[in-house]
Amino acid sequence: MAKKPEIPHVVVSRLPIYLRALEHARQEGLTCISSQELGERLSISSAQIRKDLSMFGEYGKQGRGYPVDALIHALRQHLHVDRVWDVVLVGVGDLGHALARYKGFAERGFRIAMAFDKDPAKIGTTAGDLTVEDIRLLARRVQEAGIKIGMIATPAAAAQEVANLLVFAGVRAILNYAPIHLTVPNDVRVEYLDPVIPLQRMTYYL
Amino acid sequence: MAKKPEIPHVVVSRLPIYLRALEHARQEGLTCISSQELGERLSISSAQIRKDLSMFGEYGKQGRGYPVDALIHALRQHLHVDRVWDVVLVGVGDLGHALARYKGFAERGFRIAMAFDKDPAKIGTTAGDLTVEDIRLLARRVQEAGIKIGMIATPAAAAQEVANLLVFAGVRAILNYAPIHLTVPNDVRVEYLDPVIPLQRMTYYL
DNA sequence: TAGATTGTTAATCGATTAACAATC
DNA sequence: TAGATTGTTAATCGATTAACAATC
Repeated sequence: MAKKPEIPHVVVSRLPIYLRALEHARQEGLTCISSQELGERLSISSAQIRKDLSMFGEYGKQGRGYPVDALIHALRQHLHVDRVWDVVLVGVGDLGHALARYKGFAERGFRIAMAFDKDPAKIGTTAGDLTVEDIRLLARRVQEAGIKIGMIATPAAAAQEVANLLVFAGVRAILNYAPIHLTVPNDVRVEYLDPVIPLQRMTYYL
Repeated sequence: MAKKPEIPHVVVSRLPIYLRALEHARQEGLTCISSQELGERLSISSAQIRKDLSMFGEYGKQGRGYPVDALIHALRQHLHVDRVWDVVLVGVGDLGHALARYKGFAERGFRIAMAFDKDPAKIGTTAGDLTVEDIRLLARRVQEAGIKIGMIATPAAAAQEVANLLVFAGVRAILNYAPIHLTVPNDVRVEYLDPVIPLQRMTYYL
């Protein structure tokens, strides 16, 4: 039952890219798209796209391509974004504020439901349409709300401690903006968004 | 001569991760670190680390590990972050402001040198310690300054047009926060930081 | 029907790992 | 010296690509 454990992560990691491109294609009015057209838009080979998608079912029609609406629907289901996930934000500096106000989450399956900071000067202030709460209340509040996703926007020095707290509170997926590798239990996922890493990946070639 | 073209990108992409971890290790006072210790901190196998590093030279000492300082120095050279790169920022909304004020760039090799927006209400205002400039001046200003790195923090609808402008102005590396795939010439690098993509990669497993 | 495109197989390609002689 | 760890080789593992019968 669980989660088709046979799908390689490298394939899973491409699905959100496909989904995003399909949503753009739909906005343009496309109702059907071939693996070749999709591949050209994403700089991915059409064979790869067909192989990836075929792992989840037979969504395509020979001679026509993939029905955009149905494929969007299916990918959302497989990715579990056919619902809205509540997210807890920790760290409400400049970046935390920007995240709290970012409109792009809601339309794509995520809602920042709570924001915490440890700085007394920030607690009680507003971030987006949230009130910043005391981090000492995090565990109880997150547990009670059953929140499974956390975003860390603190300085690096605080990030591991925050991660431990989130895991203790029941969070199972962490988006980490702090520039540090996190150590978490095996059943917890972490994704990293330190902007300097991709910059340094590119300067190698400059 | 050029840029050892034989190093696979997957190896290059891990170097900034190694560099970051080594800088943390140095802060802790370590002067030497084994591939095993480094691997444990990063959840990477020690064999992989040794293989990756050996592509650039013989930095390790048998029986002791890698001298932290020397390896940091070498990695910075290989990644070309043994200097400070000027960066141009386009789009000064909430995210653009947060980026303009982020302290983490300067210490790791990057300086946002200019910020542009197309909104007349924003032009002339302040972002970090920069004055926001009219995007119509971008090409000339960036060309004259010889800036090679751009950051796009505009809405998705504007991002491709901005990318074209940056490429025209001589930019060869783009960090794209907008939720859209960019099409650029072969000799231009793009890295993506749409936060929804990693979130959706994780919800698959929830 | 004719043309186009899928899903899938087999072949290729590339990355990771295990193991160990060399050596600090 | 003895113990530890590197750099490297060969083996394993996994991902991508090419090609095509099936079929819309």
